[in-house]
Amino acid sequence: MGKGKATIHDISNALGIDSSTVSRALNDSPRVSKKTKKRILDKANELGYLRNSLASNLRTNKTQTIAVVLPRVSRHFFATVIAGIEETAYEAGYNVIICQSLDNLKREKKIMNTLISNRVDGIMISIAMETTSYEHFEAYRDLEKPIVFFDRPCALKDCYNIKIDNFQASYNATEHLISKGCRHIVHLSGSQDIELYRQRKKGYIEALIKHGIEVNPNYIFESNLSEQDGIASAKKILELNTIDGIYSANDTSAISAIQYLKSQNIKIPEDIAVVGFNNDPISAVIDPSLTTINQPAFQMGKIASTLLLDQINNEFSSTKIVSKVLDSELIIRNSSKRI
Amino acid sequence: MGKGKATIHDISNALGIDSSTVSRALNDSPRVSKKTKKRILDKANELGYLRNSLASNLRTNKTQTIAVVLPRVSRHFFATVIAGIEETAYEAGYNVIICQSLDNLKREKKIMNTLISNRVDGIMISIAMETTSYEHFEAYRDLEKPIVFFDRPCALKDCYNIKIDNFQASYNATEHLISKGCRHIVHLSGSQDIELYRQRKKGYIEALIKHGIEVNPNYIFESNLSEQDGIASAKKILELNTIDGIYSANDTSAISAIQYLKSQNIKIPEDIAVVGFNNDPISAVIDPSLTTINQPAFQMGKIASTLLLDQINNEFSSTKIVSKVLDSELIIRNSSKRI
DNA sequence: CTGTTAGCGCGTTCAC
DNA sequence: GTGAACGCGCTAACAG
Repeated sequence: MGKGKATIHDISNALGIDSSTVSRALNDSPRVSKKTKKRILDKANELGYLRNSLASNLRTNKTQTIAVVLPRVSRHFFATVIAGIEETAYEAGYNVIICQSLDNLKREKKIMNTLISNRVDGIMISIAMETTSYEHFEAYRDLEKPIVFFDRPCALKDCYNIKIDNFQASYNATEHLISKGCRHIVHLSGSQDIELYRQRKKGYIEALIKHGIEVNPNYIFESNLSEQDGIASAKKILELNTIDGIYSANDTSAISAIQYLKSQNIKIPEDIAVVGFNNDPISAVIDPSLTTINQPAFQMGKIASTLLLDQINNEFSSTKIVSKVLDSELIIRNSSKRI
Repeated sequence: MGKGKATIHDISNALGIDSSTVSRALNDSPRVSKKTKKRILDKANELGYLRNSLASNLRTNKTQTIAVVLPRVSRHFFATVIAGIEETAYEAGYNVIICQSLDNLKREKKIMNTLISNRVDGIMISIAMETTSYEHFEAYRDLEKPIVFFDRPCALKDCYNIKIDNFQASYNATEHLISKGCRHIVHLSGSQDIELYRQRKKGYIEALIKHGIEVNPNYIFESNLSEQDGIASAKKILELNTIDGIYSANDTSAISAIQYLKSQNIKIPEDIAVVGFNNDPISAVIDPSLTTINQPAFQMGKIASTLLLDQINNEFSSTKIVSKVLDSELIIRNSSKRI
C-alpha cells in the first residue's frame, strides 16, 4: 500500500476503532473524545491518508463547490467579479470553479452539462451573447439547486438577477459629454438583442432629448464592439467630419477607435471627447483625460455569491429580493472644456 | 419524484432492464443492442435523468478534470495560457478548473488540498512567488497523478517544467536598446529568490558586458514590480538624470513608470527607450513605439496540457521530456533611433 | 462517546 | 446481449 492510498478503513483497522468514528474524528465532530481524535489523526498522518471528497460528496449530495460561468476571465470586469465572489465563498468554506463560455452558446451548454453532472451546489452566471434559450438552465434547476444571473440578466421567470443600472449610467455619460459642449455625439452600440445594450442606447437617447439635441440615427453605430468594429467606427466618424463626442457602450471598441483617431492626429479629448465603460484598466491608462464609467464589479461578485450561498443554506429563502440593480460611477479625470 | 432526481435504477425499474445494462447503454457501450439503447435513452429523457458524475468518479477513480493553478487570471499572460490549455483539454474531453493562488503560499496550499481531495486527474501550476517549499505538491504526487509546472519552474526533482528562455529574451531586449544607442540602461528587476528574475537580470548583464558597457549596480532596481514600485523607479531614474533606456522584467511596473515619466514631460522612446515583457495587451497600447517581449503563452498552455494528458493516459510515459524551454519574440514597432 | 447497519449512484466483474 | 452481485470511500441514523 503506497502513500496517499489509505482510506478511513485502513485507519480503522490499524487502530481497532470503527470507521464511522474515524470519519467523525476526521471531520472534527464534537462527539469524539480528544484522545481518540488525536490517535486517529496521528495514524492518518502516518499512513499518508488523503481525504476523498468524491465519496463524501456522493454520500451527502453536496460538493461545497459553486461555479461562476462567464464569457472570459481576461476581461477586467469579470476578473474583478471573480475576486468578489471568491472572497465571500472562501470565507464560507466553499470552493469556486470558473468556467469560460467565450460568449459561445454551445460551449455554455456543455459547461452547464458538466456542472449538472458534477452536482455543484450553485451557479452564478453571466450568460453568453448568443444565448436566447434557457433549457440548459432549467435542467440545473430541476436538481433544486440555485442559479444567480449577474450583469447580463436572464429572462426566465423567478430567477435572481443582479445588474447595473445601464440606463442611468448611459444617461449620465451622455449628459457629461453634453455639459462639456459636445453636440454631435456618436454612440457605439452593441446588439439590440441584448437588454444591456438596449438600456445603454436608451440612456444615450434620453439624455439627448432632455437637452434638446436632435437624435440622429446616423450617429448610432451598432456592431459587435470588437477591436475591428472600433476602427471601422473611427473611420466613419472621420468621414462624418462633424463629430465632437463619442459615447461607447463598451471599451474594447472605444479604445481601438481612440488609437485609430490618434494615429490620424485627432486629439482626445480636445477634438473629440470620449466616454466609455471601464471594463479594462486599459481605459484609465490609454489617456489620462478620458472619462470612464466605473462598474461596481467587486461588489457585484460579493452580492452574487452572498445571494447564492443564502439560497444554498436556507431551504426557505427568507429574502424576497429577486433582482438587484447597482449604480455605476462616472470617473472624470481631466476632461477638457470645449465651450 | 421530481425531475432531475432519477437514477439509473429508476430507468432500470421502469423498463424491467437491469441497471448494469442501463449503465452500459448510457455509456454507449457496444455490448448493448441498438434497440434497448434507444428504449433506455428515451426513458432517460422522459424521466429527466441527469448523470451523476460523483458516483461515476468514485467508482472509476477518475474525474476527467484537470486543474490549472496560477497567480491571477486577470494577467493577460495567464489568461492566454488558459486559452491554450482549454483548447487542448476540451478536445480530449477533459474539464479544466482554474484556481487563483494570488501569489499567496497559504492559498496555494489550500488549493492543492482541495484538488487532492477532489482527485483531479492532473495539475498544471505556475507556483506562487512566495512558494519555496514543496510538500503540498508531493502529497498530490503520492496519488500517482501528474503535475506539470509552467512559467515558474519547480526545483523538485523529476518534475516536468515548461518555461521561457528568460536569459535569451533579456539578452535580446538589452541588446536592442544598445543597438538603438542607449548606454545608460536601467533594469527593473524582481526578487532574486525567483529563478525567472535571476535569469532576466543575467541576460541584461551579459548583454552589457558583451557590448563593452560597464555594469552599474545603481542601475539595477530590485522590487516587487508593482505599480508603486514602477513609480518609485521612475522617480529614481529622474534623479539619476543620465538614463536613456529601461529594460523592465515585468510590465506592470514598466507601464506605471512610463506613465509617470510622461507626466513629467519625458518623451518615450525619444528621451528614454523602454523594453518590457508583454504580459498585458496594455503594453502594446500605452505607447505605439514601445518595444515588447512577446511570450508564447498560448503555445505554453498547449504544451502543458498535452504533456499532462500524455502522462494521464500512458502509464509508462514514453516521452523522456522533463523540461521544455520556449523562445520569446521581440516585437519592435516603431522604435526611435537615438544615434 | 463509540459501534452497527445501511446505503449514496454508478460501473465492473462474472455468469448465463 | 443481459442479469446478479459486489464495492468505490464515506456518512447518516440509530443503538448502546
